[in-house]
Amino acid sequence: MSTRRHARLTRRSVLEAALALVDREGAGALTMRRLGDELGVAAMSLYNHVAGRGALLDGLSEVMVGELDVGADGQEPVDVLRRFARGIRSVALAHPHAFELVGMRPLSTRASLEPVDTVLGSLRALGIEGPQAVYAYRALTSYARGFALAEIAGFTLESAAEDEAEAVAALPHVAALAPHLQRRSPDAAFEFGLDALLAGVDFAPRKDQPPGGPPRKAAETSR
Amino acid sequence: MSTRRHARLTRRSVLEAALALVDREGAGALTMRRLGDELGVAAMSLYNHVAGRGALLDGLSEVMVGELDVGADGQEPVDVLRRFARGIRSVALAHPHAFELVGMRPLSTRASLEPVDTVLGSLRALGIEGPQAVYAYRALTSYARGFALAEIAGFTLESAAEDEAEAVAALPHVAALAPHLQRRSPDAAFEFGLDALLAGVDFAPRKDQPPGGPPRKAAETSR
DNA sequence: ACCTGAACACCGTTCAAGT
DNA sequence: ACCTGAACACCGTTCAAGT
Repeated sequence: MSTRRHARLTRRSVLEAALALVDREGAGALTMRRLGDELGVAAMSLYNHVAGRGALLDGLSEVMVGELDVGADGQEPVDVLRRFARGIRSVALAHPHAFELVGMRPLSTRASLEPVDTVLGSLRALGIEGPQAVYAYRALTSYARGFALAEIAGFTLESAAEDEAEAVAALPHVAALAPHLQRRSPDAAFEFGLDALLAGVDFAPRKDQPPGGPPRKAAETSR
Repeated sequence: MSTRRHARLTRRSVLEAALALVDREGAGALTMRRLGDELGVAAMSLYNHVAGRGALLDGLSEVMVGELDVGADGQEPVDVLRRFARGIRSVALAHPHAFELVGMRPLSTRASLEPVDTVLGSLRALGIEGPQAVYAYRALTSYARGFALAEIAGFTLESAAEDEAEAVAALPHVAALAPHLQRRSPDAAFEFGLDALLAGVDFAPRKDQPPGGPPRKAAETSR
């Protein structure tokens, strides 16, 4: 239905068509042949604009990171961190099938590293420096991307299936909390973890101790 | 080389062969045909023991969760939470290619829900009840699985590529922290985030306030 | 009950050929 | 410079046939 005739291809147009296709029909629909069809072109033509399927996925990742809007201007550093984490989840939920495909790829291009720089800057503004700034950044992205991927895949016990009933009944704590496991409140869940992580990072050892009390064992690398 | 003749197939033996194959040759090697070869059998025979490729992946997930050892006996509740999170990462690093494939699948079988029950029990023992116990559980798994997947895929800027040099130089905070971004210290990074998350959850509103000080805004679901 | 060969409708990628 | 058809070496799954 959407095959256009004689389209002038571009790396950009290929990536946009790929994202639209995945959004519309899921990750499984993204094949070189199918994407060619979508653009009114033979699969092999795509190789003039992307090196192969892997590079196509890299490009998809770039496009999605490009939709991230962190915007550090004039905000409290901790709010930048919040916006970053929420932004990752927003992009993921806007393109769930695409995020499934590329959400965990490491970033490497200049444009993709821009938000990373913003976040690292906010952490330094909070007095978190050196390895701990990097650890805090990794913790924040790990949480945000992990949560978004779990949300897309479906949280454990979120949808109460018939065949899970006996298993649930046999497990006391799962059974006791079943209503809460099945209640769909992903926003509240995400904010809970985000608040916890930010509060915890706040207790990490740094130059000026937090006002709340004595430093806790938040960031000792024990084990 | 490893094709055995006339193997007696079992759901179990199929899953074990699948895990071994993925461990040895990567996620891409897991095809029904290739797995059949591995077991000295035609691909179609596998369908007598698993419903299809999807069910095969479900089974792989079960096997991996089965390797989790949380062991709640006689430990401090918070140490159970730590063991759970570290256990997820350990399993992921023991089977990186398989974890890539199934690490984000929701759990549903009785056996897979056992560690979930243990973790929820530990949270309740800490006085964290109701929706917050569920949120804390989700935060912990989101972080642990997200971190492990990012570690497997490769952290951003972890391996300093030539073509990233200009991008790094142009971004002040990335440039300043480049040595720490490139230093490979995943254990310390994981423990940092885990400690932060646990410290933050510790400040979530609950019956008995933590000894350290006044309750912080750790778990208000603002936004 | 379990295994099989042949078949169907697909894949990504290479390459020589066209314009 | 960009697009193409044919070809290669694959996929998952169905189905009728074997034992």
